[in-house]
Amino acid sequence: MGILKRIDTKQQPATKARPKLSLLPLDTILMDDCVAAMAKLPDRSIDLIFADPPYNLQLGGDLFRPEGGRVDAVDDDWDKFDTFEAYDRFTRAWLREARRVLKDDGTLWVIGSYHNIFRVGAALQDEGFWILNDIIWRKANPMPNFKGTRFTNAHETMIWCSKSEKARYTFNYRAMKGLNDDLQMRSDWSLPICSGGERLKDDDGHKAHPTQKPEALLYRVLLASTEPGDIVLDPFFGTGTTGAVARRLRRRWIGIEREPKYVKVASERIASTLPLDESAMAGVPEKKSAPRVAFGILIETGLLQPGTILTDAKRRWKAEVRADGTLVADGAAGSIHKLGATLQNAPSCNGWTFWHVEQAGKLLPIDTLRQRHLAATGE
Amino acid sequence: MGILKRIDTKQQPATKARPKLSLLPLDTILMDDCVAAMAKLPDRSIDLIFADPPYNLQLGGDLFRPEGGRVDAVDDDWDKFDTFEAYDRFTRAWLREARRVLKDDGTLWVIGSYHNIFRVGAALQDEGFWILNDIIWRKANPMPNFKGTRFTNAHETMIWCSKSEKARYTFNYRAMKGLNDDLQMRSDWSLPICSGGERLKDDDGHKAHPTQKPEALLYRVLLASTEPGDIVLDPFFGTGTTGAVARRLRRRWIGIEREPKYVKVASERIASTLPLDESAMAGVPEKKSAPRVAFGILIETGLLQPGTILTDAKRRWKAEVRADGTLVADGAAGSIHKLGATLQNAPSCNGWTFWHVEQAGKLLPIDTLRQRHLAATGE
DNA sequence: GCGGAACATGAATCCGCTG
DNA sequence: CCAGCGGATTCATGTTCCG
Repeated sequence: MGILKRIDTKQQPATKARPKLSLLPLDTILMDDCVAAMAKLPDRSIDLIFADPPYNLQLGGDLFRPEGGRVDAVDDDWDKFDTFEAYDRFTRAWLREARRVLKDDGTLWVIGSYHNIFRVGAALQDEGFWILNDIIWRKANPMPNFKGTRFTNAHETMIWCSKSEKARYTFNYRAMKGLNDDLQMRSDWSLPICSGGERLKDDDGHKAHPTQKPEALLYRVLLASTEPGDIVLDPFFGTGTTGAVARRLRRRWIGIEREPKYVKVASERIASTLPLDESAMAGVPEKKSAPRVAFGILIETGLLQPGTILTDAKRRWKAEVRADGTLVADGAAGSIHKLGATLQNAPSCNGWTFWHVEQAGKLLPIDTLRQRHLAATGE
Repeated sequence: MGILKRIDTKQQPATKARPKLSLLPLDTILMDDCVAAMAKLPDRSIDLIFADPPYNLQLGGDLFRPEGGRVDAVDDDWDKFDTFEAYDRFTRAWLREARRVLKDDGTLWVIGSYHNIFRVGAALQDEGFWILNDIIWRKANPMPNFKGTRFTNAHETMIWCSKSEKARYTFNYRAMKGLNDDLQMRSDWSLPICSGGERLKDDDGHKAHPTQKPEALLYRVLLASTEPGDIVLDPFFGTGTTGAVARRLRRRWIGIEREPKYVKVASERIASTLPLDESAMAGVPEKKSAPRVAFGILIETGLLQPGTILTDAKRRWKAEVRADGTLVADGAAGSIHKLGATLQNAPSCNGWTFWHVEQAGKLLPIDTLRQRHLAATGE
């Protein structure tokens, strides 16, 4: 069978929690096809698998931004499959090996988009995995839909599953609650995409990998579903985000990656990542900002009816609410902010405080309705 | 085959937008199995389908049992496999009928949770549907996970798809943007669950249906992907949320529901729902429906003189207007769009917003002149 | 050095009609 | 079916550059 190529990175001190197999190529990148590499690992030896497989995006020609720039799309060969059937075969092959090497109480995470995640989800159910949650990564700053043809594709989906319904998997409930201001962690996570200094660049200054995931995502995944010292396998290692976060959180890791250039980037990255101090392992609190409420919600939820007349505080202007959440007055129309600015001939306007609605004989700023919505939904 | 039982509710005034078939049982609930009822509808007759199929996979309801179920006791794995297979058969059966009755440019929405949505998504791709978006309904106030064993299941997933990649589906981009404070509507929608007065109760005061969807959800779905007068089919009608919102937004609807008690609740509910006033229905016009104005008209009508010099906003390029409505600059010539693209070395250019004319010492985009022309001709 | 404008960019199934 | 062409279309961040 030949010897696996290994890239060794600095060994980290293990925090003991579960018995480990000494045969595993720990804290190492295996440069190989993921199915072939997994086939060489022993049965039931891995605590957690995080998989970021190709999405099979099926993109067409070039896409241009309104200002003329060209979108740098994922056009790599590794994302191309001839048919759904071919993609399904690939998926089942790596899922089977993943299932074999996973401990009976271990869990598997897979991330994907609508292009592939439904196929992956159905396949893993067919292979006997038991879905625990589907988690939505809500991107704080996604790429817009430049042509206005669909809803902005602003999220990705992760599936978290165990090997069976009865498995006693790891879920660090308290740690998750602590990360979320002492509220239960929900199935939707709002996190920024990977950019700025975290985004790895190659020698030319271009992004080293087209789909690098943010460390914050892996941080939450590993903190939720592993203990220190657990063994984490990533069969589509890429730039090694999983390995870097595992090392930082004092988990052991194994990465599998076929492309030599990604292996190089990942091993350098992980070597320069330091494990957290034991004292800091308690977790880092995250700041939470108030959710933005669009005016349209008030109409959709019935707090305000289409056709209602709004006025400013001194009743100098009035406007009618339409079904799509815009206002119309004297032929002018627009959002609550834009119309307020237009009527006052001002550069901008806070529509929430400018516009009022008459209720019980009194003029209420529509911001009051927003507060009511927030209160009703407990946010 | 017998005659379909129909429950007629009050007819709503139709706002004409697309040609309709008089044979369809419009604004009616068909009390029948959804596949059997759809089988009686003509091909390509429906503009939009909203489907909220059952997903009680592990409850082993009769619905999903394969014909002539096993006699021998089976172990859990086999039973689960059978259940998934049976669920897939059921899914493909209703998806095929849905596909047949849908117009070629119509679209389908399906809502589900992690129990069933991956199977449904894979099945609809297999049947040839083309996914446009997956939409996350982020529940503002979900039920907590009482045992603390998983993440709070705080969302449901909707898949929006067309019949083919090339279909010219309806997407009211402007209306969606209007609902969202003039920002593109994203694929994650934060809306409260259906509760309080909206939640229908039976005579005992218990909730009439276990999975009643909020009207706000359907409001956004219908506003996004249908026009007034369009025909909306809901093959799993339940308490008729789809019908109630369709009536309110002046869409036509057909509901299919097997359970007599739900049919009763839904028909009463819809009868007491009133359509919105026409004036509130007039939303932001979609730009693409505005009449086209050729640049040459501005010259013919005297709004612009041949020989006038146009520049871009930063005065980097200039061009001269010729009598035939073309521009010329540095030997290059062409339409306002083509010349703009040529000069910038860009793949395309909107000449209306790129070119400016100096009037009263200020640079005005020539689009302003087009607006002036449209206003003068009363369009 | 600082503030603001300008520029760059992210897993994207991204136009529609006419001839 | 394809080519041509009119003209519609972007949000949140982070970095660079200029005054």
